[in-house]
Amino acid sequence: MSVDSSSPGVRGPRSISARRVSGTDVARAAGVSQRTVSRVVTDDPRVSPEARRRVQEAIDALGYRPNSAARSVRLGSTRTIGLLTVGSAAYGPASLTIATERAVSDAGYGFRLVNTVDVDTESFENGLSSLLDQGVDAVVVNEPTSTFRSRRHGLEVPVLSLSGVLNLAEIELVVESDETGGISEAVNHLLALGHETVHHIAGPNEWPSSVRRREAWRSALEHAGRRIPDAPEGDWSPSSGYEVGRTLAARADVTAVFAANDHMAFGLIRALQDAGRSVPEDISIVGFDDVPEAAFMPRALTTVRQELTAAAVRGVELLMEVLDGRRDQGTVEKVPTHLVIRETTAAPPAR
Amino acid sequence: MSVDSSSPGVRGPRSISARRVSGTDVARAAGVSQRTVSRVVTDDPRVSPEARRRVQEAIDALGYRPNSAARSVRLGSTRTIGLLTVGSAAYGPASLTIATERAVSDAGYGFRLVNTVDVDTESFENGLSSLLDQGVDAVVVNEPTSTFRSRRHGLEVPVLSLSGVLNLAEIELVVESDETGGISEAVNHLLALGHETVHHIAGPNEWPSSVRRREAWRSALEHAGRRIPDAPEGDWSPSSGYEVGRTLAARADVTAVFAANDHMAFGLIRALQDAGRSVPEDISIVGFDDVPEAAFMPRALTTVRQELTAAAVRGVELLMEVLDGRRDQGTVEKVPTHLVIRETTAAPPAR
DNA sequence: CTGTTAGCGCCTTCAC
DNA sequence: GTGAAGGCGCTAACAG
Repeated sequence: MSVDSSSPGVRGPRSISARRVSGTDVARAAGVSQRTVSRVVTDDPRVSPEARRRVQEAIDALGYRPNSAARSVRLGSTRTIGLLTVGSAAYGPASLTIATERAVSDAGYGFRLVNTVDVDTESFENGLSSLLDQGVDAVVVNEPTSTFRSRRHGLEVPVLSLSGVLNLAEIELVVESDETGGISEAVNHLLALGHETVHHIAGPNEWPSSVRRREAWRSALEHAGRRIPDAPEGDWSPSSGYEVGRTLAARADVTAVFAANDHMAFGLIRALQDAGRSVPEDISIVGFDDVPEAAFMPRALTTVRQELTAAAVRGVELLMEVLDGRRDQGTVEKVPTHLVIRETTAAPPAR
Repeated sequence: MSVDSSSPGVRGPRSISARRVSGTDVARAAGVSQRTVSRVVTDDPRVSPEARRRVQEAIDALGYRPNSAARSVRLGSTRTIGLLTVGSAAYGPASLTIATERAVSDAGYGFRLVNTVDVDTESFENGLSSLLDQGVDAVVVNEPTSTFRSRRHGLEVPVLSLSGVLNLAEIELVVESDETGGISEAVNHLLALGHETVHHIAGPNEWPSSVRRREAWRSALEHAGRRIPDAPEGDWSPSSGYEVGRTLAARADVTAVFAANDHMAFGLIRALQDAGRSVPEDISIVGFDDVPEAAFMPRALTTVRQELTAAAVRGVELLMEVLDGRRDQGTVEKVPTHLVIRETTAAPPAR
């Protein structure tokens, strides 16, 4: 019942019916034992040059690839790391995913990805469960929820959070952007320009980074003894920035706004323009992220830059130390952020 | 030498020293054979309710997770699909990655990701090799190279390309954006407004989508019998759009430009502004992608919209049919693109 | 330096 | 409806 693999057409799932070539096949072809094939593949030095050569030839001839699942069973480790992140094509999450994958691959591990649909506890737990079912050696987590409740059975693998403390019991490593630094720079920059206070468009409440950014903004204002306005909530999209912006544009007392990300800032700026208010002459705007296009807007966006790639690289580095037993868990590190001043901030209009 | 797992602190890699709970452990706890545990886990109906209950209790109590690597060895399939894509946080690749992951997860498969560093044959082959070493059941490929040379040993798994034909011998499935449709709409729209011809900023030559977009632009102009200008090359970034734009801005004969993606269009628009030329009064601009912020620019960007999510979903659907043996390989499908007219296109200035 | 034996955890025969 | 035996492909221990 097996498909003739030398047939010219491609009928049906050849890869399922045709058994993969195994180490035993290679051994037979090379005239050695299967164990010797294994030694060659794992670069064990205790193999004669002659045997190594014959085995290598057989490997090439047969197109042999070691079965990583079988190796995983034997070794009790899949040498794979899973990332649980939020399913968003926005610049932040996308950069973090890419940087994490590269760091993981560079460390010689495989990389599994699960995107959550929503940012809530259920999505998070489902995604985590899926990753653990797939047998990852460690989990990296980004932005999945701020309302995590502790698990019954504890996690069997180390966890790295790239987005704040998760309260995942003791097994945890945290590397995150220190959003406070850049945001207080931003608020102080605006106050120094003469603004009485700074308004804020927050991200969704469920996102840890929204909460942190709002808190950083609030505390900078408080520290300066300024009035703390209500912070309307967007959903990170330019469209939500536009909607919120229409309301803000109608209020004469608004002279400076800090948006929780650049894309909402873009929507906001457009809403202000449509309402006949100029940026930065009437209203100053600061974003967050420093997306690549921020510097090339008709008014180049003043924004808080974060180094997500650095955070991911450092996080994976720490994770490797934990996996190698060279480090205890429980470390928390912060990667600084800083303000990049461009063209959307200026002194408020004279009253 | 095993770590006491009830100790309060976390010293060293607990997950490595503490053996995971196996089906045999569950069987012992439930007073049944390991085979019965396996039946419960795989939802085999031939288990008595009483046994099922006892096994389920033991599973919950012990926190048992079936070892997926062991299952893969036995079944000869990892039920995992790998995506090989270009390591870019740009909107296009990021959307495609997320959509592919979701479709793959929804189909009950695990998802592995490898980002290539460069868009060239070597990166591509390394990434592909890494994915195959990890034992994926199928490979999805996006944008890795246009200079693919055929493999010696053939691929042992089905391949889905989301970015044009790969010439991977016979084992191939293609679902791609039909960029021609939207781009000829764009060119014709500009010509109908009265522009004599349309200039083009291309993406890097190595990218299949650059080549296709340039060809679509060229052929639309040719079809209309218009002059075909040289097409300078950017790297997809706003910054490269700006650089190319500085040159274009200096040329009085340029009245309409089609940029191969929205981000280069943004850089281009800024360069034109810096040179004192207005969009769309002096020069009309069309982008490609319809990124979320395009509609919210101070001049909302006219652009060609592509449905990447739809392409990924459809591609994975076809791939599942191939994996299930319900479809032969060799299918090519196209997902249409269309022009979205906004505020950056207008009639050329009177001469 | 090399081969033999054993066993990782799972699922598929095949008995009962 | 259930269990015992066997083997997927691999690597660790142990001979030789």
